[in-house]
Amino acid sequence: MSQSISNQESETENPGQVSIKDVARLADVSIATVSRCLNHPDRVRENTRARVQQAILKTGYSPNTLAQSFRRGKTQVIMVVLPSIGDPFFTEVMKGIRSVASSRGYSLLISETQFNTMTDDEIGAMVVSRQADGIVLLASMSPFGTEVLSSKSHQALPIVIGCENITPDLAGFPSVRIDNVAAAREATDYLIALGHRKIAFIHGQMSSLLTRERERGYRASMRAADLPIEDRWVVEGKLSIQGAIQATRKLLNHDHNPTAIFCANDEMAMGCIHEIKSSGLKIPKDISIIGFDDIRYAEILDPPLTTIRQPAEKIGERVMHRLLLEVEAGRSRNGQVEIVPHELIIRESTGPGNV
Amino acid sequence: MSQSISNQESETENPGQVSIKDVARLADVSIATVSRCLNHPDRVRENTRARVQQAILKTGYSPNTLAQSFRRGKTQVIMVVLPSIGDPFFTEVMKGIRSVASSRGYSLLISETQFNTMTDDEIGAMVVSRQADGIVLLASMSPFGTEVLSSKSHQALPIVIGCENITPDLAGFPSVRIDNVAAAREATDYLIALGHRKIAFIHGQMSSLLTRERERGYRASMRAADLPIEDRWVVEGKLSIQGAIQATRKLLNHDHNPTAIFCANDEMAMGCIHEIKSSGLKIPKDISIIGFDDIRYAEILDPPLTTIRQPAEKIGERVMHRLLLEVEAGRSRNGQVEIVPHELIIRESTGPGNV
DNA sequence: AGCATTTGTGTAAACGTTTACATTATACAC
DNA sequence: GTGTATAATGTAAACGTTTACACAAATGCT
Repeated sequence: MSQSISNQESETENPGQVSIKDVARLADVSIATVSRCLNHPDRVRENTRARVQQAILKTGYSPNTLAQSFRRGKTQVIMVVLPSIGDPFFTEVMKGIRSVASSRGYSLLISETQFNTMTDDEIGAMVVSRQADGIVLLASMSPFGTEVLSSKSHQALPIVIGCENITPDLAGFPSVRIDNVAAAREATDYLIALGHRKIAFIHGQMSSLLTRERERGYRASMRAADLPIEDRWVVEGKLSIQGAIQATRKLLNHDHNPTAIFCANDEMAMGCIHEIKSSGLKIPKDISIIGFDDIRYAEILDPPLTTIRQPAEKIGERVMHRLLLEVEAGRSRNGQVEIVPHELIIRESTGPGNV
Repeated sequence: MSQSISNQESETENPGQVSIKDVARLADVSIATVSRCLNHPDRVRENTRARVQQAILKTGYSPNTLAQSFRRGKTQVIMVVLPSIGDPFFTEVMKGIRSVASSRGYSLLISETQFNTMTDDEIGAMVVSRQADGIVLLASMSPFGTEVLSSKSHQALPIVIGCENITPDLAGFPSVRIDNVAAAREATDYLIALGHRKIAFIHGQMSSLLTRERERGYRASMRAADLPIEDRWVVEGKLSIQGAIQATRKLLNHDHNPTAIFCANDEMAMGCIHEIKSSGLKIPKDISIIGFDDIRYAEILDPPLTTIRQPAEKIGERVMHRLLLEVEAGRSRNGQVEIVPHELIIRESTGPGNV
């Protein structure tokens, strides 16, 4: 009992991290056995396991994740690249991503592109240096970014794309999204069915393929109904409330105004509604507004917003699910595009066109 | 020139990651020199450095971050714990955090508590396993969580607390926030100055010390003005739009209604405004609303929301700044509380009380 | 009892870095 | 030239794991 003199390991004394060695010494086994207790408990005898358990408790040992990651070559971290966590839509997608991730023991490293391509470098670094086991890409990327992603020179990290339409250079990557063209078309069709003929389209940054797809849907719908599109009806603003306000202002400052506006997402619709109301027009009496995404604010806007609902959380879940399939099962990348259903939610921001 | 036969390392052949060894071989130097080229370029001769540079390019080498983290015992990752990234206020704080973090080469690992304490485990695991170099805590925690955080048994990770008031058990940790009591008091004072006497307070989860502080400010203001507070005027709802709607409904369902409502944050104010308007009352004519945070939607609400502005982004910057001070300079934790200024933003959701 | 399995444990190498220390090359003085 | 200080490089150990392999012990068979 009266053990050694100076060098007792006893309790919480030493500041240096307690390692597997300390446990091994205390339990009087080899470090291999301790490791096995943790990773393959079935391969070690009941008896020993208990002793090791004791030692672990007594020493307060917990594995050094850094060493584990290093050794195993896996980090249990998934990187998520998105335009902005501020957007309520992405928040919702993140919810799905997070729930799957954390149920499977993964942490999330989040990188915002802030609608520009500045983080390409960051992403490149990530891919190359494998700080993450996989990447969820919710943003469109610059050509450079996509190049480094798909580069074969580094053993490729698994990537799954969510929400965004994939650019030609990213073809081959699995993805999960709605059919943006069809959805936008449905939205526009609805406005037309209400009797509107002069329909504008407000969208954000052109860099995003996604909004371009929505524009395509809009144009397709108009063409199908034989309705003309004036150039000034399609207006680009910064993808923010302020951007939408300015875009709307441009739209209203003329005679021959549109009687309906299709906003490429709900956040822009919020700015749009605000600007229209402060210009004295009534919604939907004078002008109808339709949005896209169905964020949580959509239904409490005044008036409540008619919009296209994306199953945001479900998209997040599916994306993560498929990513983990590649990460864990090493499943070879099957570039299948998974289309999830959208839904037109009719509220009160749209009304009959006064024809 | 016609070099060796079979075992040439030449280009992109092998799938296994190219390591410092490959570079060393190609440049005909030791691995130590390669490492030095990367970390202390000044300590290696111009000439050699160039040769190594070449080799790095040729091999496409990039350091294995996992190995580096392991060896250096640092991850260049900061963990951020917050209630919900969905809240526009935290989004703004994150902006500040992120800008400082990325300018200093840190990535962010985000953990949401979702207003409950479920992630305590996660945090504990993090602390213990040092997957991050430091923690930014923007959420209140359960007693268990705080215990593991401040536990001395593991060498403590640097922690800085933002926004939240600190619980007694977290005393001693540095923090950055506004003075919630004073701010809430200022908001209430303003309503009183407008002539309101029946003022309600809607808040979220009681678990958060922060909202309790705001309630204190509210009560202090009322007391100072000798105004009674009816029990049913202080109502708790889930910290969400729906929660606020229900809370408001409770508030309105009686005679003897309050003429003003102070909402503990803007998100709840949004629900509150919505419910009041759909009940047919006019804002601010029949009832005044004041919020807290000044999120980006506040000014485009209908009516634009009077609220207390927190310098969210700045808080984020300061928090991160101070955290990195501890992380990098190993500065001992100085538990100083840094109070940043708030500001009453008067818009149109508040008007004279009809006394 | 002997042999063949099966089960449990230990030994030691490996992962890719960084770095203290030893060694060698270079510069500068005389 | 020799000697000394300085600069550049190499050698090898270390970080904390996991795991292939070797070995020992226990079990099951005849």
